[in-house]
Amino acid sequence: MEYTVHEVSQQTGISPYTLRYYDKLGLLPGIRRDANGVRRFTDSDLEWLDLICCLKSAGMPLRQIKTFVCLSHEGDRTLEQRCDLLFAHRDAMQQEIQRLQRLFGVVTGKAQCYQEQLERYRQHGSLVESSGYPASAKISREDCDYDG
Amino acid sequence: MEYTVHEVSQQTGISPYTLRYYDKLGLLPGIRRDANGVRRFTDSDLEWLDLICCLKSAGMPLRQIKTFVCLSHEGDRTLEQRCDLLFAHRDAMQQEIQRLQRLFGVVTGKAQCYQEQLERYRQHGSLVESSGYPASAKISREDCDYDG
DNA sequence: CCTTGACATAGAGCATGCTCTAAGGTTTAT
DNA sequence: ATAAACCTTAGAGCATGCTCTATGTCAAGG
Repeated sequence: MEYTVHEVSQQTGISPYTLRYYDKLGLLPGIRRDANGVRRFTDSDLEWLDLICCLKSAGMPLRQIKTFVCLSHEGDRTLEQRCDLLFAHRDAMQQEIQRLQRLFGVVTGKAQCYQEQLERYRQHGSLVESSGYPASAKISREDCDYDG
Repeated sequence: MEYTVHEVSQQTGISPYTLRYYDKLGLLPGIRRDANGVRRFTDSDLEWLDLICCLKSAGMPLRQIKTFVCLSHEGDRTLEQRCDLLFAHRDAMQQEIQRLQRLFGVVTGKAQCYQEQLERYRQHGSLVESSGYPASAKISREDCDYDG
């Protein structure tokens, strides 16, 4: 089976604009064109697209995805590089997940502080302390290396 | 104590450009200016900045941070809205963390497939199967709702 | 007095990832 | 044959979040 950009768009939910954009960037490896220059996606192309979406959704920049795709086109001798690339991104993801988990704790803490203030406010009609400002939702400095 | 943009920059690692940009966007609540119009950050301003960085690092867009800051400026009666905003973002973070964890599994699976191929390649000098392409690193469709 | 240096602003530029418009070609139906 | 309905491309535009440049003001030091 072969598909046009619009058919692929309907199957994948990716806009035709985006599909052409990916093709222009070189993310889509050698899509066949018919006599009129119209793209004809194969099932294999769809599998590539699937990998691309997976990596993109996993936070890999398009440029790096392109690197991966280009390496793949060079054949088996680039297997190691591609493998390294995937594992490196996997590690980056782990770091990012841990960073977000840390921040999740921080934000939760701040939210709870605000909630406690809100409850005091509701009970007393106004806050005993003078503000709902950051200081009162403060957390220790050590928890604040937000981008670590 | 009061600080200039450059002093704040050195303390926080945020560039003076960015600090002025945040101020221009209205993220920094009423920084004092001296007679010459020079910004004088107070410790309280630094606490606000800290909260802003926390939220930004937690993935909140600047626009939403601005909303939060503006609400704070309206006083105690916006406590509930601010509380809701924080908890909503907390929930969004949880979704995002779960999404990344799912994808972490997917990427790990793909990486391992490539590694196995690489090992076969090293043992045999070439691959028995014809490609290192996505199909061979394929995973079931159900795992592929990348942005869910 | 005048240069140096730190501050200010407005606005341009850049990177990423789309999203759309304009202009044009081909096929199909009336 | 002419309009509709597709496709194509190049390139402009948009959103986010900076980053920098150009231009100017002001205060202190030689």
